[in-house]
Amino acid sequence: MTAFLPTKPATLHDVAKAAGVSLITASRALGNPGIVSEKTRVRVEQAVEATGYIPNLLAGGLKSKRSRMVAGIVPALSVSQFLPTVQTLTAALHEEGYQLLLGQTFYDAEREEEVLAAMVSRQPDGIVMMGLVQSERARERLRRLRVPVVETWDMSDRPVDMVIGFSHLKVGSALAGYFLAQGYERIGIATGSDHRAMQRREGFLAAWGRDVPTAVVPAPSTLERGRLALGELMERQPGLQAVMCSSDMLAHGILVEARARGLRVPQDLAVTGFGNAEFGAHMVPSITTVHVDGPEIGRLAAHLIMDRCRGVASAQTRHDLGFHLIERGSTAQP
Amino acid sequence: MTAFLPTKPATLHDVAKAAGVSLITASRALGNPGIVSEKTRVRVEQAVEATGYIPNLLAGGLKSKRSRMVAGIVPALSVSQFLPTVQTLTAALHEEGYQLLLGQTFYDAEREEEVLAAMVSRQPDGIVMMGLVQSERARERLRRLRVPVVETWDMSDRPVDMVIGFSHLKVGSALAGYFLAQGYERIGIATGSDHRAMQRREGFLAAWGRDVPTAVVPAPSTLERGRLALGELMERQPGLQAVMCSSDMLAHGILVEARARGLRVPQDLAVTGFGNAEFGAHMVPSITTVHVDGPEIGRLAAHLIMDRCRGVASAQTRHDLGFHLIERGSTAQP
DNA sequence: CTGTTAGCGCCTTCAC
DNA sequence: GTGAAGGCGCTAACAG
Repeated sequence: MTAFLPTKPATLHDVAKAAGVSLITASRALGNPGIVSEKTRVRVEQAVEATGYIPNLLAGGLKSKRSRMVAGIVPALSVSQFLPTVQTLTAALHEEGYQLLLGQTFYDAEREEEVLAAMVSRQPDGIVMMGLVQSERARERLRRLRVPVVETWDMSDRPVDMVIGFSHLKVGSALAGYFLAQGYERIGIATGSDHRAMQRREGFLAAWGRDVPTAVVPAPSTLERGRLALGELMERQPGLQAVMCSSDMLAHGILVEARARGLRVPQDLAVTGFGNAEFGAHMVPSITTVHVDGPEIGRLAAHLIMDRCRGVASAQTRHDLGFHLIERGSTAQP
Repeated sequence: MTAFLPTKPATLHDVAKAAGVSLITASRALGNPGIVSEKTRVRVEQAVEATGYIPNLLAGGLKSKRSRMVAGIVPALSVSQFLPTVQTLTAALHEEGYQLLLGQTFYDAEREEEVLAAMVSRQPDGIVMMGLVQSERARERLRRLRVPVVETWDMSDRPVDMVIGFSHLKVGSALAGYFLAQGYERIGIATGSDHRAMQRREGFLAAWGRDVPTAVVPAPSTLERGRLALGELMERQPGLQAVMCSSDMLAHGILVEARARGLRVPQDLAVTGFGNAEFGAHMVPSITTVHVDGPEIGRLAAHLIMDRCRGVASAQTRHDLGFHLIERGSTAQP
C-alpha cells in the first residue's frame, strides 16, 4: 500500500501512519512490546515490513542517553594477544544489540587521549581498554564521565573504574620460580617494550634475585625480532641456557634462530613464551608458555558494562582471572 | 568562572553563553573555524576549556545526516589475513575524525544480514566488507541504501558498489603455473573452506588441468590443522611432492608435520602458503607465498568512502590491486 | 561575519 | 493501553 520508491527512508512516523496508531505507540510496540496490546503489536510489525523501516539508533540514543555502543581500545590490532578478547567482546555485545567502536593507541599516550576523546564524543555506554589507561589526564577525565570503564589484561589497585585481568608481576615471578626449579643459571630475557611485558620482567627479576641480560625489541613482536634477540643475548651471555620471551612469537623466533645455530631445544637452550598462541602448542618442540583466558576477559567486560547500563551493578571492581604456566617441549623433555 | 561541579556535562549552549555568542556561532567556531572572526574563535575556544565541553557527535549526526562512523565487517577477528587492512582502515578514518564500528559474520550469511542491519541502524557513512557480501538479500538492501559500500579482498564484476582487491582465481592459476614450471607432479591442496580460498583452488585446478587431492580444513586455519592436512594428503596421494595451502599458517603446519615425518623441505616436499605473514619470511625454510597489499586495501577503502562523503567521488568502482608470488625456501633452494 | 528559526528521529513525561 | 506535547544537542537554511 505504501510501497513508494524509497526516496526518503521510512521513519517511525511513517510506520505509525501505516499502522494507524500514534508515533509513540509504534515506538513502544518495537522497543517494549510487552506493554502494548497484541493486536497493536502485530499491526505495527506489519507496517514495519511494508515501509521497510530501519530504526535510527542515533536519534534514539540522543533522547534516551543510551547509545548502545561500547568503545574498545587496543594498542594496535596487530597485537594478536588481544584478538580473542576483542572477538568475544564484540560478539557478546552484538547479542544484546550493542556495537563496538574500535580505536587504536599505538602505545602512545597522546594518541590514547586523542582516541578516548573521539570515542567519548560518540557517547559510548562503556569503554573497554586493553591494558590500563596510561595518561593520568585521561584517567581523571574518564572518572568524571560516569561511564563504565573496564581496563583489562592487567591488574591495578586503583583502576579508573573496573579492571579484569591478572598480575604481570606474578607471571614474571612464576616464570622465575620455574627457571630456578629447572636449574637454569645463565639466562636471558627477550621482551617487547610495552608496559605489561616490562612488568613481567620486573616480576621475574625480583624473584630471580639478580640482573638478567635483556634484549628489548620494539613493537610489534615478530619472529624476526626474536631471531635477532637471540643473537644479541648470546653475545651478552656466554653459555646461555634459557630465555624468557614476552610473547610466543618471539619465542618462535628464538627457536628458529637456535636451530639455525645448531642448538638443540631444550637440551642446549630452553625457551618460554607468553600468551598460549595456537601455533605454540603444535610446533616441534612445542612452546612452554603462560596461558591467560583472553576470551573470558572479553565476555566478562561486555557483561559488566551491560549490567551497569541496566543498573544491576555489582560492587566488585577488580576481577583477577589469574593465569597458568603450561610446560611444554621447549623447556622439558616429553 | 563557570567551574561548577560537573553535574551535567556542558553543551554547546553553555559554551555559547560563556563566550557571549550565539549557539550557532559557537558551532561554527568549532566545526568550520575559517568562517568566523579570529576574535570569536579564540573566545569560543576559551569557553570550551572553561566549561570542559565535549561535543556530542550523535546529536550533530542526527541533523547533518553524517554520523562520521564507518562500519567494518570481518568474518572473524581471528582471521589474521584481514588485520592489516582493518588496522590501516581504522587509522585512516581516525585521521579524518571518523570511527570504525566493528562487526563479525563468522562466515554465516544469516549473521551477516543481522550484523549489517545492526550497522545500518547506526547510520554509518560507509560500509567496508572484508570479502564480498554473500547474501543476495543483503546486497539488494545495501544498494537501496545509497551508502558507500566497499567490498574488499576479492574482485567482482558486479559489486554492490565499490570493490578493492584482486582475483583469487588468478592467484590459483598463478600458483598452478608455478607448480608446473617446477615440475611437480603428485601434489595436494590444503585449504580453508571459505569462498575465497575455494576460488583459489578453482583457479588452480583450471590451470592444472586435472583434479587434485584436497584436504579441506574448517575455519580458522591453524597450525594444527595444517599438520593434520598433511597426514590426510599423504594417505591420499602416495609420493606427494608439493602442497598448495590457503594460508601461511596452514603451510607452517605442513612444514612442522613434514619435519616430524623426516621429510626434507623442499627436496622431499614443497609447500606454498598465502598472505605473506611476517613469520613466513623468517622461518627456516622460509615459506613461498602470495603477497597482497592488505594495508593499502584499508587505506584506499577509507579514502574512497571519505571522498564520497565529500562529494568528490571517482567513477572507478573496481580497484584491482593485484598480487605477487614470493618464491622462498619452501619451494626452492637458496 | 553573525543570528534567528526550524527541525533531524526518537523517547521521556505526563495526561487520558 | 494509548496519546499529545516537549525536548535531547546540534546544525542546515535562510536572513541580517
